Amino acid sequence: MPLMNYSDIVSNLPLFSGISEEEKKRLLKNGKLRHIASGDYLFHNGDVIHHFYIICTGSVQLLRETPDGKKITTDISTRGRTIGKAEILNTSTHHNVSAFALEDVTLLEFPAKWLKDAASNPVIALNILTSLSQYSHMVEVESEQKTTMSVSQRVGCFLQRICVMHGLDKNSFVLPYSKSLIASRLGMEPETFSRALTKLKEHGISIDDKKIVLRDMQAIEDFICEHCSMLGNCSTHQLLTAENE
Amino acid sequence: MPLMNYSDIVSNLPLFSGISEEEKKRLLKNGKLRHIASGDYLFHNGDVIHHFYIICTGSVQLLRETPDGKKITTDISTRGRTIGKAEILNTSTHHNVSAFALEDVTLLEFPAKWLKDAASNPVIALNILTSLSQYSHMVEVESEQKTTMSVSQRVGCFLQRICVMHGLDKNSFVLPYSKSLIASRLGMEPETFSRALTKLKEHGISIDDKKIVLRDMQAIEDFICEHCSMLGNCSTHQLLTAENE
DNA sequence: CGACACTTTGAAGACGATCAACGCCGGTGG
DNA sequence: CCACCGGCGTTGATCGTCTTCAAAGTGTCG
Repeated sequence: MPLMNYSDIVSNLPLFSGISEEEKKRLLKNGKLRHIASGDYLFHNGDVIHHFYIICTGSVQLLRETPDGKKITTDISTRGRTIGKAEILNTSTHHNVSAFALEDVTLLEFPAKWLKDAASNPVIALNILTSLSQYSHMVEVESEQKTTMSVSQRVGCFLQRICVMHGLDKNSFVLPYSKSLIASRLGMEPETFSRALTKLKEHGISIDDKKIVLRDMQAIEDFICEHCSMLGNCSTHQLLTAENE
Repeated sequence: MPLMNYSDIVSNLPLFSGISEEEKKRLLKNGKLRHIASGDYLFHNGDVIHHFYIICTGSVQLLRETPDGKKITTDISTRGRTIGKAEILNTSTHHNVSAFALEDVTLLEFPAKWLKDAASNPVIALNILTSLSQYSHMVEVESEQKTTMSVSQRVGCFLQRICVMHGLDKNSFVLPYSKSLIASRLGMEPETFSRALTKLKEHGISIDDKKIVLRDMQAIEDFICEHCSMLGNCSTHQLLTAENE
């Protein structure tokens, strides 16, 4: 993944794809650049919603906490992705997740109402609709996988997606997050995740610490898609939709 | 729930809320009224997407099938809801679910591209964004519940939502769908659903065949929200968002 | 009446969570 | 430099929950 400077990032935001440079500039005038240190929260579940964010660098964990203190990772957002879109359009007044900086993060911050204004531009509205419906579909599929697939299958599926979404080399890449975080993101315990990785070694995936090799794609497909309801096969499908982002 | 005739239904569609009668008429000119007999499919997973639909009467089951023939219910859509929105905005060319008529169904059918045109009206775009982000949030919460809550808790939660979303009386209402269907919608086996209902009798819910009484709301809350990560409490939260629809 | 779908109940089995222990590493402080 | 600590990851053993399989009851419809 090539490093990008600020202007590269801004001019490649999916949110602004297809709109003129002037319009982009006009919209960006309302944005402020902000930095969040690794380990800090951008906002907490329950806070009043003031802003809409676009991530320029770093990754942000979206999470909720249960009354007994267990952290549920809803999503991990990275460069180019937005934060708060759904909550604002929802007409929620309060955040329903917390946002936590996994690394040092820089982001563009806009007043919440800016988003609805921006959505009155039909091109931007379509951009938002596209990304929202893609996200929605992803959540739907993952939810379905929780009931149809084994933990190992879901982990295998997720590894493939990480590989494609982050533009990594399937012949050798390093997990971009800690194993505990990935486990949490997939809704399972770290122990379970660890055991799942072990099992995947018998199905075309090599694992050495954080280094992954998707060695035998056919074997992986065969293992993962045993119960998959997406026609063709689920991981390829998800890879494709991921590439459309 | 009062019976409504066709023009009542059309003039109360959430999709068209806030737009003028003339505009509504103009948009509806491209729609055709269609009937689907109970037990027929509107379309199948994998079919090319031709249309966008708005349900006028009846309910439609959205589902996928796994290679071993098991049916996964993605959603159950009823009057006023749309079908195919996300898939079209996704820029998918093929349906990724099947749509099955649970009863005799009447719906408005529009060419798929009509939706993107309609979305160029900022008011309609916002309406779609709102409903899509609400749906997305619901799926997210349910997905989280699959990992944090027991089957009985999820069933209790769902019963409350059925009650509110269908405008039923919590002191006595009848399940609007078969138990097997609800089980499938919740991603569990009919046997498990049946046992969950039995367990709920100890927690403020009375069940007699298909007749439900939400007898002791406080006991229900206490039981369901033990591990809920939505501040306040999850079912109330969901009730409120449901009422905003 | 018989076929069939739906539901319930029981018993067995599989799977993931939980609890506990240990190894490993990076950082801190003596 | 070494000792200590805390976070992370792995492994083993046990437990609880949901699925699966089997059987039987109920209802509807031909």
